[in-house]
Amino acid sequence: MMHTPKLQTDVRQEQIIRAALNVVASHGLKGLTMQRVAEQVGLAPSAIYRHFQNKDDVLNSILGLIQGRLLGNVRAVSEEVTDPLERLQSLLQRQVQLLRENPAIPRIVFSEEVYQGHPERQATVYRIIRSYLERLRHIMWQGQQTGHIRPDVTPDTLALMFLGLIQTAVFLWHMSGGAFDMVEHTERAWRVLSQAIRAK
Amino acid sequence: MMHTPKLQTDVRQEQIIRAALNVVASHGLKGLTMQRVAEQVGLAPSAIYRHFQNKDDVLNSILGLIQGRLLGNVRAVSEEVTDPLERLQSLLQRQVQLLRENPAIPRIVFSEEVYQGHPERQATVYRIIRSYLERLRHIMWQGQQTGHIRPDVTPDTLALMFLGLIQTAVFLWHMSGGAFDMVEHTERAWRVLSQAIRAK
DNA sequence: TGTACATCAGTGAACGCGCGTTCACTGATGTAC
DNA sequence: TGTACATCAGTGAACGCGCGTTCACTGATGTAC
Repeated sequence: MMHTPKLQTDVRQEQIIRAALNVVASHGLKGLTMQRVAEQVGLAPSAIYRHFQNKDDVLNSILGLIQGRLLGNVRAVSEEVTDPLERLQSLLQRQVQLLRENPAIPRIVFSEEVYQGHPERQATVYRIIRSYLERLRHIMWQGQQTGHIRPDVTPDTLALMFLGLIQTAVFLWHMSGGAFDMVEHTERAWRVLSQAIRAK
Repeated sequence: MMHTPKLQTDVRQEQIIRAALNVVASHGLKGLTMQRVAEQVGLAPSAIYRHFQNKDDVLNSILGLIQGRLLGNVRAVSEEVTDPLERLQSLLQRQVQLLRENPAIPRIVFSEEVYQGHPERQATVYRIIRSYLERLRHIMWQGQQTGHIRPDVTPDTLALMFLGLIQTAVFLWHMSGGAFDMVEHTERAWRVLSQAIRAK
């Protein structure tokens, strides 16, 4: 039988990655199987191997997509506003929205399980995180240069505290099965944090 | 063959849980297999079923142990010091040390994978987290009553921000393969946060 | 424009592996008299 | 204190399941002349 029409590899690759993200969103990383991905795309599992070498290859492509989206938000915010504190607030809102629309992202990035026995993958994710933190640090540093942010705390610490807001919000949101209000929490927490880091 | 001497169930149960924590620490949650646990205890895999119903049963017992340790630290700190901000600082130090000595704990609690298809387990972990946050809120609230902590922020937000410090530290520590300095980061971040929440 | 052929994206069946779990068994430990 | 018996914690072999992956195949699409 040949149910499914043929499509070119680049089209299928994107379909497959998106499908994989959906599967992770609904079944978790443990539930990410070639069977489920194929089902969602409407292919036989073996067809996936026409477009990816193996499951690892799929996962690596997912990581690429995630990196693009995370850093895309940073870029967008930098073009949108110039005031450092406003940038951070806008970024916080965007990231929360991004993670809410793509629950698969935190599950993968924070999973601690993506890379058991895959040091290269751990390195890849770590690199993504570090480059994200680097952008945050840069915003903090700029804010210190322009006198918007207090200069007596290292940009490192500020960047990490910012990340902490997002991480906790996402974690509780997930644990509560969606009941926890990420937006409200991050708004309140940001009020406290921004006040704390604003130059007096 | 009967290599291993017989021991009573209560002894074995504790050995098995500790072994399971070790396995998670070294191989991650995905690498937690009955085979590996049995090996570490020095038993045949089938022997574990003399002391636990199944793997789920083992995991639930682990969660009990974790809960005990997390809340134990809160209790210890409450007996140790009375000043709310000192309590929080001491608790932060203790939790960081606890998680550093038991890397299995964050891997399990923050894994998001322990409970795929196990709603009861998700509920259990969520309950642990909530009771932990409840204690934090209580400390915050007390601090507000006694005038140590600024009263214009809800204890909820403060508790969650505190959790964020720990979470980010543990996450980066794990991602970096132990290179990230949790103690230094939490000290610096605590300086910022405690200053922000201290009553003026 | 038609024909011959290569390439390419699809299929289902089959595989091997790792894992959780069961089961009939054995010999040590505990208990009743 | 000794004996008979029940219980209990251990064993290895075997199972079934789910999963990733391979492979020979097929018919559609693209290309050369």
